[in-house]
Amino acid sequence: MYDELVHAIRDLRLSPGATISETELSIQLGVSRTPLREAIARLVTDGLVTVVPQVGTRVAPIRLEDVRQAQFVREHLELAAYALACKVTDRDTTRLRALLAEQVRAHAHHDTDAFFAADESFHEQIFDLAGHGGAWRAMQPVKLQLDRLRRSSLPNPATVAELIAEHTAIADALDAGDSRRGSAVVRAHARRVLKYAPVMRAAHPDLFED
Amino acid sequence: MYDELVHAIRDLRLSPGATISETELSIQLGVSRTPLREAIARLVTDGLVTVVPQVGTRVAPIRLEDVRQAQFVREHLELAAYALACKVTDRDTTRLRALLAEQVRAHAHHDTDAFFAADESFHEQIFDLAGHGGAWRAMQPVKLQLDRLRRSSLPNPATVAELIAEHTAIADALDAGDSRRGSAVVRAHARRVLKYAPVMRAAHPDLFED
DNA sequence: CAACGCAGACTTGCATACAAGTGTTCTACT
DNA sequence: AGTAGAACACTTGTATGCAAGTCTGCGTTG
Repeated sequence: MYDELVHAIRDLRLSPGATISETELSIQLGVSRTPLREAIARLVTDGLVTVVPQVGTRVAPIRLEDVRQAQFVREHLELAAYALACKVTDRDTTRLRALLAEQVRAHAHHDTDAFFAADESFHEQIFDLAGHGGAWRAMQPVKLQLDRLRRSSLPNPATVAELIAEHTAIADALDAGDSRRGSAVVRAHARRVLKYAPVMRAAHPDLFED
Repeated sequence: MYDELVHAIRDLRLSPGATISETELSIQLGVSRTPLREAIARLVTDGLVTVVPQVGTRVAPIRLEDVRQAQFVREHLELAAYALACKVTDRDTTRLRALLAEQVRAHAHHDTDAFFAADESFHEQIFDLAGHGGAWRAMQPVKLQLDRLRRSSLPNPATVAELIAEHTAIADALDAGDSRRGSAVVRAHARRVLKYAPVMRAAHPDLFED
């Protein structure tokens, strides 16, 4: 139920500013307000939803400052995990390669949902290879601030092609044990969102605030 | 209310394994179960509490694997923030120095609570100087996995003295703009918990699991 | 015609009652 | 005496009813 709402917000099916009526939504989902409120409370701590007492509940706008902070966390954890994965001697990158293939397939079929899922798993796999999958999972609430932007950039096929190219370079450098070259790609990869955010804001200023 | 419980768990006033009765606790706090459950739900997502339906709610044990993952996050974010703070040209470290003085004062008065608070603020201030206080705040839920260990090490005066010495070295290197030397101290500082965890486990095996 | 005021419908926050399930303890029977 | 079974007490999960407050829209009045 929480996941349901997170996906809806991440995919912008619930746009920033959209009102969420507890009573109405509880009827739609066929549950009572009590369990629904727990899910909403979690969304509030994630910063994806703002609730003003006695007024209403709304999907939180995208705040560039939050994006900046989340990007900082993501970039440095990803760099650290990647560096560690490069040091591991007995790497098994078959799953990483499989996820890359899945991305290519999804791209060919214009299946953005499948691509996004494979993209996520790809990065998680790097953390797993480093022995820090737990760090990836712990990072999720923070990363949500980035995911609305990342997800909304996927309808552009050229962007997806670039993402795949970068993923490929990352996997290749990892297989080669070339931590230096790979890290540069990982860094640039993680910083894409910083370049994309202003573009997105120019196109849809109503989704942003501050 | 959530903060109340977090502090109680962090300070081990609520030890791992201790049962938390929703009804009983709601009476003690003078509120209903409904708002209390929201706080507990948040503790569950933080991994500080485990709840088995129709059985009971307990304070989660300390799991070394979670400690390892949290330490990874903490170390690399702290290193990144410190490196950035060193690059900033117009550093104002007066607050950092004030927090160091407060730590010395608290140590002299054997006020562990005050020391812990000043310790926390010290590290937060480094993130603030780097312009990433938001990253520090976002890290808090993860860092909770470390705080029970960190807090329990403070009753040892020798440990506190070492912490102050390391903090001083960190502040000195920052003032000198010596990112290289400071980073080494920050790394060692962040890794203390990894050395302390086995010691703590040997002394109080009942607080741990796995 | 404009502006002020009041009423009503809506929101979330909280307390309470009920439902479902588990663990334990006591009793009865072998 | 030991074991099996049933009942009871206690747990969390959910639904519902009430309380408090805010915003909107209509009516009235200056």
